[in-house]
Amino acid sequence: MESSSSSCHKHSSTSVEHPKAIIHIDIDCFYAQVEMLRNPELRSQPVGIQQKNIVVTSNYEARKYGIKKCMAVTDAIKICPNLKLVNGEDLHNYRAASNNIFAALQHWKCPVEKLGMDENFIDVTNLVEERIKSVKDDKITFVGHIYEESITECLCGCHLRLKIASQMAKEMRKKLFDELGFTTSAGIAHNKLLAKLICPLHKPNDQTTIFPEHGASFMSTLQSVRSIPSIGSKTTEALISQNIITVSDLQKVSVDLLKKHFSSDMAVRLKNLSIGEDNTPVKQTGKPQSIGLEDSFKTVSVKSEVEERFSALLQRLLVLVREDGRIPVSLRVTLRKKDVKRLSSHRESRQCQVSPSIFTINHGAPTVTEAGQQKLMTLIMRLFNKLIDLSKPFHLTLVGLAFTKFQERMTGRGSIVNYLMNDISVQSVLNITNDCDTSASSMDYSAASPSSSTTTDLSDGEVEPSPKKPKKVNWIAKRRCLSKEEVASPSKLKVGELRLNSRELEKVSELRLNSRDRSLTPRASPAKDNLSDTDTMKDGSEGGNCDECPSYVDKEVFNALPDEMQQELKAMWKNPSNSELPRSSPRIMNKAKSNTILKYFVPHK
DNA sequence: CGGGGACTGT
DNA sequence: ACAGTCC
Repeated sequence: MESSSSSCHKHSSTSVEHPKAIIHIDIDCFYAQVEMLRNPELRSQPVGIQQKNIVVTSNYEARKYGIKKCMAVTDAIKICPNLKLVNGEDLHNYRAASNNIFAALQHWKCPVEKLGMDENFIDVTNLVEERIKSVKDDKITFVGHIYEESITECLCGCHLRLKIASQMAKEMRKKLFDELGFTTSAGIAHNKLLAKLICPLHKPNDQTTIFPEHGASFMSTLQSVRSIPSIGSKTTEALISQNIITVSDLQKVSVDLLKKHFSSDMAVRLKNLSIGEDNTPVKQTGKPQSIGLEDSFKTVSVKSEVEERFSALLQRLLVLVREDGRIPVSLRVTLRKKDVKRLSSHRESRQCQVSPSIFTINHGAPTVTEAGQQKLMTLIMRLFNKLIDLSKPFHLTLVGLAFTKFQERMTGRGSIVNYLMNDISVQSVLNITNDCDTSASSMDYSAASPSSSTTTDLSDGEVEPSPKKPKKVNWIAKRRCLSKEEVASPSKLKVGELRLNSRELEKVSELRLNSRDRSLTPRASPAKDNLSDTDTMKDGSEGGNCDECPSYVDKEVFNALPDEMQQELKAMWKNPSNSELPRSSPRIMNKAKSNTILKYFVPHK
C-alpha cells in the first residue's frame, strides 16, 4: 500500500495521497432484525432483546419510546409497558446470521474484516481501480449522502474512487437486503476510522461518504475522545486527567505532551486519529482463534454448582467445536469473583493443553465420547482448583470455558490433508514407511512448543504426556491401517475448494525465504537419526524447519507448505495413531509432481 | 452490565 | 501464560 505512493512521490501530479477506498457496513439493530426476520409479527411492535436483566438492543419502534442500549429491563418496561422482550442469551442464531452476511460480502472478492457480529469493513480499492478502467468517468454518479460537498476536489483522485465505492456500497447493501432481508447502514471513506465513524450519520438504512479533506473537521465535531474507536474507558481516563476531553482538544495538544503519558507509538496514533488519519489495513477475517462460552449469574458458592455450570457450558461448547471442524488443543477456564469494588471486568483464567486424541473424527466432525467428556470435566475442575482455594469460601459471578488453540483437523471433508491424501503425488510426502522400525524408536518427538513453556502439567494417566518429557512411542506399532477403499477413494474435492486464505499464502512465501531459522526444537541430544541411512534421503544438509520430518520427505516441498499444514504433518508424524494415513512404500517426490502440488500453494505472480 | 472475541504487553 | 483493554 505504502510502496505504491512512494514509487511516484517525486511527481506530485501522480502522487496518490488517499489511495484506498473502504466501506464500513453496519447491520441496523442487528439482534432485533434477526428476531424480526424469524418472527415477522414483531415488526410492527416495539421489541427489546434481553440478556439476563438487561435490554441489550431494541428495534427502531422501541427506540421511539427512548429505549437505549444496555438499559435495565425494569427501566425499559417503565418507559414502554408493551415492549416485547425476546431472550437473546443464546447467540447461535445471531452468529449464523452474521456468518451469512460475511459470506455474502465475499462475493466481491475483496478483503472483508468482521468487527463483532454486526459490522464489516470491506477494502474495495482494487475493485474500484478495475472499474475506473472499464467505465467512463462521466457516467459515474454518487449514491447516498455526502458528509459535506467539496468546493475543490483533492488532486489525488480520491473523489472519483470514493464515488465508485459509494456505488459498490449500495450494491452490497442491496444484496444483503434482497438475499438475507437485512437493512444496513454504510460509511464510505479512504480509511477505516472515517468509514466507521461516518456510517451512523444517516442510520438506519442509508449510507454516507466522507472525503479526506473533511476528516479533521468532522472529527472535531465529535464530543468526546471516547467516541474514537480504539479509545476506551482507560485511555479516556488518562486523556481526561490531562484535560483532554474532546477530539478538538486532542487535535490541539502536541505529540510530545502525549508521549509523557503514553508510549511513543500510542501517542502518534492518538494524534493521527484525532485528525481523521488511520493507516490500519482491512484484515481478512478467517477462522476464530478461540471458541468460548460464558455464563454469568448472581452468585455461586458451592463446588457442585460450579461443576454443573461447567458441564452445561461444555456440552454447548462441544457443539460449536463440531461446527467449526477443527480440533482444539488448549482449554481455558475463566471466572469472575464477586467483588464489590470492581464491576464486571476483573476476570481470572487458567489454561492447559488437551490431548487431541480426546477428539475423534465422526462423519467429518470432531466429536468427544462420554469418557472424553469426563476427562475434559476433570481438566476443567483441576483448572478451577488452581483458581479457587476450596478451603475458603468463594463467591463467583461468572464462569467461562474456551478452546483457544486448534490443530487443523487431519481428516474429513474440507481438510487440506484429506485432499492431499487423495492425491497420489502427495502420498509420498505424507508417507509413513512400514520398514523403518529401527528408526522409530529414535525419532525426535520433541513437541513444537519450547521446553521453557510454563504450561500447566495436569497430566496423569488420563491426559496428554507433558511436552517437557516427550515420551517415545513406537508409532509404527500404534499406527492405524486404512482399508484399500479408503486409500483408493477418489478425491472428493475440487481444486477450487482448496483455497488458502491470504495469511496462509503469505506464510508460504515467508517460509520459502526463511526456512532456515525456524527450527522450533533445538536438539538437546545429538542422539538422533538412523533415519539418514534411508536410501530415499536425498539431502543430508542441516537446517530447514523440518527437523521432525522423516527422511523420505522432500524438505523443500515441506517447507513450501502452509504453516498449518506443516503443523498437521508434524503432529501426524509425532502421533500417527491419531490420524488415518495411507499405507504405502516410501517414494521420492518427483519434480513434476512437486510442481503440481506447489502450484496450489504458491501465489501466482 | 451481557456474551463473545481480538489484540497487546509482560 | 495470563491480564488488561477494546469492540
